Amino acid sequence: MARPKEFDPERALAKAMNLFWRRGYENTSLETLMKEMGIAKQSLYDTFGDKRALYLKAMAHYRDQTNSQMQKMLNEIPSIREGFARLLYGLAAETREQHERGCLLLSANLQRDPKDAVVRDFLRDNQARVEAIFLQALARAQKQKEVSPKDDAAALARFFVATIQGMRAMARLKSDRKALEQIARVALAVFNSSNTA
Amino acid sequence: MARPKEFDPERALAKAMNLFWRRGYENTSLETLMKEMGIAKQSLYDTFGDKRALYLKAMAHYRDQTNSQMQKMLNEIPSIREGFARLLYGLAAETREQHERGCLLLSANLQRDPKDAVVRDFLRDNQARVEAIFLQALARAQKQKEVSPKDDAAALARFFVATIQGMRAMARLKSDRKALEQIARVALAVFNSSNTA
DNA sequence: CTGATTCCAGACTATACAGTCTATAATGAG
DNA sequence: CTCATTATAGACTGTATAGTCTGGAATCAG
Repeated sequence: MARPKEFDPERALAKAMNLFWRRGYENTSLETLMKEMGIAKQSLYDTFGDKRALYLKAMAHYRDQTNSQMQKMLNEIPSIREGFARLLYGLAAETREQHERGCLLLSANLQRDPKDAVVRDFLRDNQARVEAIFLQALARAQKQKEVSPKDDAAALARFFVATIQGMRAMARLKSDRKALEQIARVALAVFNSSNTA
Repeated sequence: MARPKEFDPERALAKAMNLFWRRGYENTSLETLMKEMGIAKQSLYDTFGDKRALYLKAMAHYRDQTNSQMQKMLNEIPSIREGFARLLYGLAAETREQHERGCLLLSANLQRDPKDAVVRDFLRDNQARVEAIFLQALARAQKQKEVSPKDDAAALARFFVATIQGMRAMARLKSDRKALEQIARVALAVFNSSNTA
């Protein structure tokens, strides 16, 4: 047929994702993308479409990566409380650079034009996915008596989604590990007592 | 001497603040600002400096407004638990438009260039102020036996800062009042039990 | 009236950037 | 070899927008 692609689209997409992650959509120019991805403008447009399409692909890549990782960890770990502790304390222990880039999808939510229905719907769908992962884990926690059957597992799942986003926002501003661990400790106390009051 | 100012700088600043609040910094053009503030470009530059200076003034205005309001409420309300309940359930009950614009300073944190030290320092300072307001309230809660003296009031203060930001991020995406109230309920459970485990 | 100041309208400049187009070289199947 | 395809480099276009500058009108003290 013809000349085959010479670069790896997966690797190039990962590079683009990392740029958007660190600098956001607006602040990442095509020039920077080309340089970091190691391909020319033409190849970029032929392979990924325009800048926005590349951004959406990067978001999907990020989502799949992080969610499957969380899913796996929560499936394998015996104690669900331990699983959430790992998530929260792990976040607190990240480096300054990691805190600074934060979460690509949280940034996307706060950087997006409110009228942008495509990004909004993508993010809503992702939030539902994360809640489902947490809900599944917390249901198991109830079976294992780590969480009271009186507690609302869906409410707890949402609570952790909110807590993680709040911690991410704080960490982006200042990497105060002790402060973040304090928050984690308070949040994890939901495993200690019934919260139906 | 001369012709006096014909517009009210305070009102104009409030208009600008509302624009930045709804649309963010990048997405608010000078043209929009001029139209909404009801003044011409020259007056805008003479009175507020450039766009960035206006943005910083708008952030300060927002901070003073919201913090003094929270401070006042927490000072006047007898039960601190009731005070935080009002903050959290009040947030949950906001309109879609209010949820969509969210919190100006949370948006500023996630929209900012990580290298922008001026905005970063402003936001760090504000977070410290909010934590101080919450800490003061929670210390009173301990005196009033609403919170166990064993609990770390500073940790709880930070926890609420994170929780509110997490709820704000979620509300921006989707105005699901019941979901937000579930989160509020879980978070307020810190008033029920000791969290030193 | 005069002069200093504030206002508005709009022209103008400079810049950054996304996206398209052109020319040209490399690759590999048939 | 030929030809379709993929690649690169870079010119070019169009657009949006921040910020400056000019001209002229309104206000008010003295």
